[in-house]
Amino acid sequence: MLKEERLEYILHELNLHNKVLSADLSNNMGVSDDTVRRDLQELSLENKLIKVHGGALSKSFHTAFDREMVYDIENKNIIAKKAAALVQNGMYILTSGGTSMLEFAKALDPNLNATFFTCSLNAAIAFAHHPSIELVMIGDKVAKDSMLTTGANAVQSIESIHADLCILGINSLDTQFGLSENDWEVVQIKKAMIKASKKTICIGISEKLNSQQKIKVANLNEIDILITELDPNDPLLAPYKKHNIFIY
Amino acid sequence: MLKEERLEYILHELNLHNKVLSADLSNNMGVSDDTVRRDLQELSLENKLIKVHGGALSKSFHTAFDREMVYDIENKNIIAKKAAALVQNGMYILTSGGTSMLEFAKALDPNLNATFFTCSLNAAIAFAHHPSIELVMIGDKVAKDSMLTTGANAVQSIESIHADLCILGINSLDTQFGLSENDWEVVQIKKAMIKASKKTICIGISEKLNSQQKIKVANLNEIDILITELDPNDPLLAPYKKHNIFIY
DNA sequence: TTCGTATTTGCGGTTTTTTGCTTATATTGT
DNA sequence: ACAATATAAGCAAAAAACCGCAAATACGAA
Repeated sequence: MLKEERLEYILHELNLHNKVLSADLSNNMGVSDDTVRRDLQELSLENKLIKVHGGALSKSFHTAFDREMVYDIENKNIIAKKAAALVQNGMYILTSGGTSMLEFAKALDPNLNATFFTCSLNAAIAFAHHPSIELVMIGDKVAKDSMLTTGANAVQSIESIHADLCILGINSLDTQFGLSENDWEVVQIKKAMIKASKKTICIGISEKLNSQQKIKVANLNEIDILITELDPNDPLLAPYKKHNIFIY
Repeated sequence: MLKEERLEYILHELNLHNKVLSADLSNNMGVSDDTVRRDLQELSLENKLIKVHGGALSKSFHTAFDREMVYDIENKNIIAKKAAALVQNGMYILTSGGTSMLEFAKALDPNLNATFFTCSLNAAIAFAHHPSIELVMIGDKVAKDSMLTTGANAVQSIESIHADLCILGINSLDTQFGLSENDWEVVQIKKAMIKASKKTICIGISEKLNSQQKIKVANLNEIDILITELDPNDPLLAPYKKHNIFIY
């Protein structure tokens, strides 16, 4: 195997799996680990990957998003892990966007086999890094501020799906008003997603609780599960429990 | 064995196996290593293959995994500016993905009013940063390695558009084979885009010229304009000019 | 044909690249 | 802290590339 071939192979593996182990590489390519290490070093100097102890990581995966500061990232991480635990093999899942969703994508079990649908460009890119899930991007006009595809076409596409789960990032949740948003188009999308799914999960940091925005997306009784960074027994969540929402 | 015969043989082997070893060549052709090396050097200068330590790699193989160098960015910038100059207000434009396309998005006139359609998640995000253009994301299953939405739904969506322009990043372009790709799904998308547009523009660095991949996207006569980083009068581009492609 | 010129080819010697090995050092998980 | 594993640096051998030169070959014109 020629050197350039090896370099291509490494990058290819990296694109596919987002990480490579030096040991695997030296086995699969039939060269010593010294050679592999030197290959990785070279690619690392060219900024093509991130070298770590034991192998290398895909660059895009790490620099694309988590470099930009995510507000309250620790809490969003807690939420993401909780939500990821609810996803099971074979599920069809509709998701919205938002930074919580990006963390959620990273928190998914690498061996998960499920099909995700999303309207969010950012979420799509995050999901696309997962090695085994299926990903469907719902198309339509892109709303630039939210980076979401919105419009009649998107709504129609969503209506044609029967999903097991719908995971929504929340902007505002309130015991009276339910789930609300400020953007008409986004509301249409989320409404459609809820309607198309058996269960609806809302995820978001507790800061967004007990606040309202201009347009209603759904009543509380349309929401099945609520995930925040808080302990399920936190008093802040009690009112939602009373509305038959499962707190996780 | 005549020199021309050798060159032919080398390219033939390269098409078959995507790589050749200098040692094999000198054995099989019964000439010295030096001669083989000089042959490879010549073909390399003509952009027909990529010379590496120990032999050579076929161009398509190399571009398949899109390993790009730093200096390519400057060239892509030149290309992007040329392409951006061709876009006019009010146009409807279909675009593929690729790094050239990302530069193109950045190079657009900030005051431009046009409507862009794309299947590429990365391109979509790049276009979304533009202040005034309309952007439509074409939905379907996401092919993870290319970050492109592909499938019947996407093709159908494209077919319902009558665009003014179709701007495609090239992977391989050849005077004989025309435009070619290695991924079946991507080919379907590009074909649909060409069909749906009045004019087709191909953009890409000159490195991708004179190389072939497994599946044909379009004949040369379906391409209207070719943009590379080279001067339009560069001899490398002359063969394409002869096929009635406008070089910009 | 024959000569002169230009190109092509092979060879010897030298330099560079690549690779695996060894040893010393660093990192990781328990 | 310790054992296991990964990394880094130096070294040597092998392979490949490079350079200059001379012989061989091709080609065109007299």
